[in-house]
Amino acid sequence: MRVTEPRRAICEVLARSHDEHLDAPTIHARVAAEVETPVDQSTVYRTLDALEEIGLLSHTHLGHRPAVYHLSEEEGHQHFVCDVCGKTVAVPGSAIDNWAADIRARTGFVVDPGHFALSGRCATCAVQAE
Amino acid sequence: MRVTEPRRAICEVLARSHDEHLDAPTIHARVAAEVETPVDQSTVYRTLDALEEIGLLSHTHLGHRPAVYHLSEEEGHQHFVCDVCGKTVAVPGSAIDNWAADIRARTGFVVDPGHFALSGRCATCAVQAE
DNA sequence: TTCACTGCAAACAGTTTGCAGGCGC
DNA sequence: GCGCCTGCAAACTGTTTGCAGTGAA
Repeated sequence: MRVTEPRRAICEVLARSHDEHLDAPTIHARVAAEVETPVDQSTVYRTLDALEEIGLLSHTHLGHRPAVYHLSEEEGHQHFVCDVCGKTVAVPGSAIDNWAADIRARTGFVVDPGHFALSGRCATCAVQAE
Repeated sequence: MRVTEPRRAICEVLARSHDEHLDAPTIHARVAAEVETPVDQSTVYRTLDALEEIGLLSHTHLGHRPAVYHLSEEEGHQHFVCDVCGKTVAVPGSAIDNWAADIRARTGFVVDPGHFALSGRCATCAVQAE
């Protein structure tokens, strides 16, 4: 894998934003804000794909919003997105292990926690709805 | 709510496809195939929205695919989409009630089962991967 | 030198929207 | 006749792709 200027810039943004959840357009914007020579959006997508392929990154789909990327060093976790206010909550993967095992026993389906978020209402919005 | 020709046609398609999971483009295509006066896609979306607002329909997001609509008379269920072959599996909402209650107790988040699918691997593809 | 990587621009899919006209009520 | 509903067309967002040129190895 070649080390190029655009890739270095993208990795720098990712490294600096640690456990923030950044989507591709945001990464593109941040790179543009920090680097003198702008990076094309298609390069951002291709680079993210490449980094994901070598296992450095993984992405999650948060409801209707664009996919977000995070360093894969972090522990797997399941996301919940509030339909009302858009807030996202995460629970560690271990919190759904039992349930995932149950689903597997029942249907054979192996759940990949974290790749897709579930929706619902956060604590605050759930209370307001009642 | 006014009864118009496009709405009648769309409802007819929905009624005939019972528990099939149809997305908006498919509904549009089916209506076009059955009615002499074609219905615009924007009308399809607006009608689906309207039907959803009065509680007749609900929609589910199956991974990367377009949202699918189904009559809301059916019992709530959680969908799983296989990343590999695209197959979808459903479990009744009751199968995740315990888990949803646990999540609520832990985070306050009220999961809306069914609105978003979870991804992973179906029984067949999971076996082949091992 | 070579070819992975890049920018550019255009295409893509699904969905939404503004607008002017038409028809159910 | 009022105004909800419609078709048309264009815009929109996030993402992908074809192509020819460039720079890392």
